[in-house]
Amino acid sequence: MSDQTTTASEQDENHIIAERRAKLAEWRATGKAYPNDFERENISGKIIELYDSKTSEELEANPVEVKVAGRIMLKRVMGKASFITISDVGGRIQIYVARDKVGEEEYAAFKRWDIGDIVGVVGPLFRTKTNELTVQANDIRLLSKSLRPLPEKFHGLTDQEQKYRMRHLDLIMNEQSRFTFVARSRIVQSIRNYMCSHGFLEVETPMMHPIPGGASARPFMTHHNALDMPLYLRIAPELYLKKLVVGGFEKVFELNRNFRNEGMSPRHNPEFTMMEFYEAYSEYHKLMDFTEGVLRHSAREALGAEVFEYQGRTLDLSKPFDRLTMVEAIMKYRPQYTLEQLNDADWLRQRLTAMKVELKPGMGLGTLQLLMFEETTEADLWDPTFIIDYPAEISPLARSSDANPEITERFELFIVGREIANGFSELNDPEDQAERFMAQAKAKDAGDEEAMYYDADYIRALEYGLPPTGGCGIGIDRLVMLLTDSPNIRDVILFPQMRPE
RNA sequence: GGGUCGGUAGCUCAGUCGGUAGAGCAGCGGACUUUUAAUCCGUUGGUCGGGAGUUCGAAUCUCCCCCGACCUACCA
Repeated sequence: MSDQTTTASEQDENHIIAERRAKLAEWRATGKAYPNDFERENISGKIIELYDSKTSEELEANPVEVKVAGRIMLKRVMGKASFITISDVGGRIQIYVARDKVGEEEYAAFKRWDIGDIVGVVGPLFRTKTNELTVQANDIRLLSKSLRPLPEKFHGLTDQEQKYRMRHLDLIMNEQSRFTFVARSRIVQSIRNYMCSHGFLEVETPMMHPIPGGASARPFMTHHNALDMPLYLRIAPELYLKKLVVGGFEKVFELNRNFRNEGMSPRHNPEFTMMEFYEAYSEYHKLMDFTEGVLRHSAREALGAEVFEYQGRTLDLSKPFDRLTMVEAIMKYRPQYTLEQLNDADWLRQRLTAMKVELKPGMGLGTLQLLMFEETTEADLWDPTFIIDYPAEISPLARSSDANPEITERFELFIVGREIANGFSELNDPEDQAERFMAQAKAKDAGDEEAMYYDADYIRALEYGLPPTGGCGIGIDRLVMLLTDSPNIRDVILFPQMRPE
């Protein structure tokens, strides 16, 4: 009895697929399955662009024959004539298939094709009664069989998980998804162009590091068999890029993946894309100017505008971005706090403890201010805002301020409450850097898993002399989220990390 | 980790007070030569996320577990 149930359910689960496999078997029997000799010459969008202005009479007087191919998205059979809508890279176009034109045999075969199948069509353009530009099929061929049914034609694929797990299906069904990833490509292209046209050299540095460096994060670890040594997927390209500046590549950038073995969230994916750039004889104020330029340029290229909506709220990149210290930002957005309070380490400790923030002994004033900023203000920085002058103790690669060695010449850029970029005047004093690494190594020994390693190789490079340099990283995924109005980082990564099914 | 919501046919979803499973689309059979989510007639298809319990009887109630979305926290 249980055997019967199992068999029945297996059949049920696959009955649509089984039906299509049977059709595929019939197709194979003709000896013409999966041909690749159809020469597609036209794209739907281009056809519409060129001929949608032509009247029915004009198309009759000067016939335009096209060869299009694409996936059947809709099928309406009315006896001896049918309409299908096919989808290709340029959009959709309607095809009229009449038995009189394609022949009895071909038409009978066509009637058995399914939504999702890929076809090639040859024939002239005409206009239907309702004036829709349509291809009249003189010839129609099945090019590829779809064994799995597409989601329901009206509602499409709405399940978020399925959209992420089966991006191919999401792209077939959702115009919005196609748009987002085309926009992503344009944004990346525009940034690359902007950098190159400003004299930056694009480089590729290792993704496998013997010592993970350049950021404070937990790395993914792997192992090289031949060398029998551990390797880490990079958490940032920073140290390698600065070695290139030592080497005389004074303006470099790298646009590629980083990997961080940390929590996932709507704003965090374990692998994510950064554009990091370094410029000799620059410093953090110039970097902020340049970063603003990069963002405005990519917005213009992707959207044609510097002012747009994000999640129903206006975002304006056209005005100069605010530049505030953490204390200034807190006082601007949380006027109940005074300068005296925010400069009083004991008061901050008390406040933060009351807010249930975990404090470690030895935290300096700057770090306490940072925590206060994160706790009270960061999420409200909707308009683009550079927060400047980060505490040295959490910025081990940044140059200290001449006026106050406790702080560094560093900024983070926040937009819609999210960190989008992070940059600073680089620490190019090898002895200072060695001391900072020592402090990090000590923190790591004390159990801070995100503290940096002591990187002797990097110190040696600095000892050859790094010119005064500014460097910055821009989170490309988060930028794409802004420019495509996407609420979740997974919406802008083609194949986001998912728990296995 | 915490909270909220959810998991029912291939897809999108209903399912009342606990009474033994429904629609649309897709599929299959039929009608139809200008449709637009085509239409019309007929029809196949279910481990109701999993397990245990309560009950004469559970998609429905209880408990445990799994999976997901969103929020929140953590991860600068």
